[in-house]
Amino acid sequence: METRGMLEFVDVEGQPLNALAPRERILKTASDLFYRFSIHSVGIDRIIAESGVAKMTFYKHFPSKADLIATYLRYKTDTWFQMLATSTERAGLSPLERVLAIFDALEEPFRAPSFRGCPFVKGLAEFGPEANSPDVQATIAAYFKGLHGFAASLIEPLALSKPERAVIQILSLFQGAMVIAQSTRDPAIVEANRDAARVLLEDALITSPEPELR
Amino acid sequence: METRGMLEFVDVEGQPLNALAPRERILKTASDLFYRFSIHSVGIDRIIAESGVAKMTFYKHFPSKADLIATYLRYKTDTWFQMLATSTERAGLSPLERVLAIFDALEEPFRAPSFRGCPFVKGLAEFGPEANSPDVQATIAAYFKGLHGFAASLIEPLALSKPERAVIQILSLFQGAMVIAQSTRDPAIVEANRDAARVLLEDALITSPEPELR
DNA sequence: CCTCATAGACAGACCTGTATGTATTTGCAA
DNA sequence: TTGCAAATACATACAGGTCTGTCTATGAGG
Repeated sequence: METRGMLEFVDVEGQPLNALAPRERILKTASDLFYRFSIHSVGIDRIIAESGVAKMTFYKHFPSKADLIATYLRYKTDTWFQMLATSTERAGLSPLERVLAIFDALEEPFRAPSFRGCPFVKGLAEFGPEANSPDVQATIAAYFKGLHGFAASLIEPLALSKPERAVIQILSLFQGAMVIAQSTRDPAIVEANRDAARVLLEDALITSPEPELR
Repeated sequence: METRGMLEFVDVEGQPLNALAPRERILKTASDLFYRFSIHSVGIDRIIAESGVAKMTFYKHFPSKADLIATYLRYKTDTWFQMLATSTERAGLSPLERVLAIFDALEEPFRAPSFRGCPFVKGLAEFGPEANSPDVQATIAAYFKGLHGFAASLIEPLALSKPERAVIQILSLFQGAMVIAQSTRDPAIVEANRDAARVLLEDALITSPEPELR
């Protein structure tokens, strides 16, 4: 039999997994399994089996499971911020619309049957302050810090009198939408929270120095 | 030596744990460990050791770990809803203030150094749709359903034209506050989101049939 | 030949749940 | 109050499984 052992392996979206290099195959498989089942409940052996890779190959690319977890979270961070950038950097958006565009980015993930909530909230649930995985914890913290900075950079042009306050309110609506979508499976939360954000920002603009930026 | 073996066991708040019945000792210990370290990463042996109980005693009170987890989550549900009831049922609150009072309930938990986020969001992170623990999953779902119903009952007297929309917005601010507080450790999110909720509700009241209820 | 990946056994630690036997507490009766 | 039996809890060993990570040996391709 000349067929290679991995020929039948396929990832969730039906993409051929065997075409990818071993490292990408491992990462994609792990990403899917970690996100679906939680990190602690997915063992190395399962990742190896489903990615069609030998154990030694795995440990050559990822020295430890913690290493793979951190890489998985960095991978999620990258794709997530790319989605946010795509939504907010569309041409012709006013500063206010640019803030509201972060909610548009949620529309597609929420409609996907594979949506299971925010990977970083889930990560924090499994690797909180008392965990003993500095790499993983640092990666999670970096995401939240990055998201805060991103929101702040979108809100800064509005020249609100209390920008930090608006930042955490918008971030609450953003992260809250994920929790609600995860527990209700209803994407209606996107539109509701985008409108809520608009009401909040317009209210804040009234009492701010330069309302013409609206 | 006539001292009992469990005399030195003490729980996190410094309360004597040995005064409690074994079942309560197990539940309190498990509750603390599950919440601090996540559920999957805390084994039965550790709960048994830290609660100063024999293994057979444990399995007499809780037939399985899943049973203990579900009990833990029901325990958290009860205390959580009691806190919400205490805040919202204070005398002299208008219907609008009653809704905003759910944010007051967050103040104390957020200031506690032991705060680690929403136990049910964390639970959902470890026991999502693909998990194989019906009791645990049902308990988590019951919390979210109960919270939704609770918020709806608070908002219903406001007679908004789109009450359901307000409910999920307020719940987003509520759950979002937990995520933000967990990642930033800054209780300022409580006041910010209570004010956000006020702005949203007042805006919704303007376009509703009976604004005098404000 | 040489590099890379595969295949699979293995060690040591940890997991849940069971079994066995001993000690302590409790309830009740005298 | 004292005595005793039943219920409860303790301590510990163990089985069977899973976990991470290492090791050895084999095969395919440039």
